[in-house]
Amino acid sequence: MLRTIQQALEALIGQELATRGWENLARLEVPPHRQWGDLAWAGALPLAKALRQPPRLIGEQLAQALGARLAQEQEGSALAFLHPQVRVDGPGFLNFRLKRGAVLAEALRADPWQRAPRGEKIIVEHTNINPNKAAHIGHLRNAVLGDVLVRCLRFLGYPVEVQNYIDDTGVQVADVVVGFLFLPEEELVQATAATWPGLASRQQILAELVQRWEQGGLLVPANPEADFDDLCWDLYPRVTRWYEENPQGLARRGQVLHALEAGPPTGITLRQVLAELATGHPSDGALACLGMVVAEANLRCHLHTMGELGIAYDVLPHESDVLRRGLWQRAFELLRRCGCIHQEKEGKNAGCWVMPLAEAPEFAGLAEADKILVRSNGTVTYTGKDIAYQLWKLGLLWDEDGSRCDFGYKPFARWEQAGPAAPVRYGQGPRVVYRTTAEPHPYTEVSFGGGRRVFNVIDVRQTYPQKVVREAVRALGFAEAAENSVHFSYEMVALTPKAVHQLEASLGISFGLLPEEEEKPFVEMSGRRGIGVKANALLRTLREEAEKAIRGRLASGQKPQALQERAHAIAVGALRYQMARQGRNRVLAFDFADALAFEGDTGPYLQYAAVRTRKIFDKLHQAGLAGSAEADGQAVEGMEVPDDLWELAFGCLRTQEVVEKAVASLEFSLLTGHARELAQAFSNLYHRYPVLHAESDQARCLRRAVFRLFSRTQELILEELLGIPIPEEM
RNA sequence: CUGCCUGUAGCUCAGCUGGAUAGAGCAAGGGACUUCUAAUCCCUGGGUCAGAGGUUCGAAUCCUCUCAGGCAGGCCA
Repeated sequence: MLRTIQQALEALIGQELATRGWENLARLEVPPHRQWGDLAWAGALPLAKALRQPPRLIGEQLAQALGARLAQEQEGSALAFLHPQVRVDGPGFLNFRLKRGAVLAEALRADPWQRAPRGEKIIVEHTNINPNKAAHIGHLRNAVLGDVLVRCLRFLGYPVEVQNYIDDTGVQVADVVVGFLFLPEEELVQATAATWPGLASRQQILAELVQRWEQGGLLVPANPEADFDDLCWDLYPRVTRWYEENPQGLARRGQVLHALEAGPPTGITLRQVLAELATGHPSDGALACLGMVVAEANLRCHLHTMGELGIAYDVLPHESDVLRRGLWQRAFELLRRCGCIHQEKEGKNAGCWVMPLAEAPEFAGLAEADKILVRSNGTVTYTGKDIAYQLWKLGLLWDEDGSRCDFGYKPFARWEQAGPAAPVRYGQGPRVVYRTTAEPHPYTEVSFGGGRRVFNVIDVRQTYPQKVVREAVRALGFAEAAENSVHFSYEMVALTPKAVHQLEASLGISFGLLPEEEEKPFVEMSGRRGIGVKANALLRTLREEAEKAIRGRLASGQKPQALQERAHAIAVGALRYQMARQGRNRVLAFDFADALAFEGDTGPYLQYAAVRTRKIFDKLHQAGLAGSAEADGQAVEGMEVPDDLWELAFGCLRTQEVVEKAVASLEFSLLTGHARELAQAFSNLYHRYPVLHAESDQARCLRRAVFRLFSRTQELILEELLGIPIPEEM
């Protein structure tokens, strides 16, 4: 509603400017201090020079005219919410005031947000974790930013499709396969000891793997303590170290990689594979099958981890299917026919298919102006496959016969979510996450891809390949689609050296930081070195700390109610807020003390304010004083609303504007900052203005009205937009 | 070498398309629980917005240069 009023006033100012023949500078802003007013126009200042008049004089002429127009407004029009008195302040600002009681009444009568559907489908791709080890806090930043974007876009009315791309044929998965099959047995046994203790040989470990897979034990939810990703986390660094000491091992990687690209043969069972693996000379089919198991098991662990944070997906496009469904082949044809790529005949790139970039202005000054899409051995680079995937996302891949070039699909898992910020539970429920398949589309009821706009949530280090993808779309003649391909880039999560040492102490190992790394403010996480804070481990620690805090607040002898749920909500709140509150272009130097803080500028602070608001209404209800939104609105209509209460109410009404700005700039620190300001304003009022024990019915009614609006707003921002659950109690 | 990002209080960070007196939290000191939960609130101190020019009625915000730090420029992703 605030937006409607603002637009109406801008139109009115525009008319007044036009009748005078003055430049149309009708944009309104919000004054920094509420006592000055609610909406402000600064246009008199730039006009002053052109008109050769003092800005205050210009302001006063307009103020008088506008005041007269506003005084004539009929009840019910947007402009009728504005006071006819228009003030000129400072050097020439025009300050407008809202009729506070009337605005508050209107906000309570109806949902103050405009939730009308708008726009065409938007695709958001996020998470994209290599399915070869556990998720770490860097992946959390990606997933939380992507998820908050999705939530904000949906609030604004856009249809959104969430994709989590799975690189199931890459080097990283291959390395874990190598770890299981070719790493010296002693190393493998050591790597698995922490997660699956008591296994003494490769044969036993592989047998355990197969048994767990067949029982669904590698999967969520049969085993809620899904731990296969933890095992891989320990195994993967040992493989990279083994390569360093045994370069001939890299041949194994190549072999597995080749097998992964070819894919597993149909009809092969893991039992048969196990028998073959035992021989020590597995076929490519067996390698591919094991790779598939590794990727899927890790993926299920990742879905579970993100599900704990309330993050879900619509579809899981697999890189293998980009090749096997012919998406890449189609994209390659398009690129070749357009002359966007060519095969090098000589030089260091001889035999490769390359895309020249020297012509594109974005790539000015590059030493290497060509990007290789097909290697000399005929395999496709990640960027090549990403181009095909991007074209599909934009709905630009068509077969010769004019039909869409598309993946096949099948259901991957069912899921449910009890509330907007509740954990996502897999295994049953009404919702389905699909995965792509190599077979043609057997599920005609689902349709994915073909978005009008596409957001790729990927860290800043991948800016260059993202630009290449975008340039390929442009070079194919899809200039508008290229404009609508947005790289949502964010800086990495790193660890302070102190945090690394704390990890070392808790794990009883040494990462061997170099002296120059010790001097740096932060150290990059590295899956290859095993340096990183695992998402699950952090969440567990947060839950434990939250439990301690809850227990510490209880009177002696009192038993905590729903301890697990409350601790989980607080842990998720702390984690999601920390990820969302920081500007995306800033390295997040992870520190345990910061991450575990529950006071001050944290998620739990916001949750606490929300819990207190709910408690007020609980108590009012018990006392028979709860009233209703409608009745409060009516009563408040003609009341004077003091500055402090109005500040909170007005702030609540600005939420939609804040969400739009956050989405436009992809800066969710704007939204977290807004939420914190509201919570601070509320907390202050909470101490000064009792509701249940108010001095008069009138005072109670006014406070109740403002707090009701705050409560609704806070639930929207926390649960629906930021995905932060509000616990029953704290 | 080239390009991008970052530099704001002792520390960690906000500051929206230029707008009125640059804000939080932590840390330090003081105060408020027989009251709708003290994970809270109030008060105090703390700033060369990296530096220098420029544009503008007005600059932390835009432009140029300098300094410092980070990332990228793979037949890895």
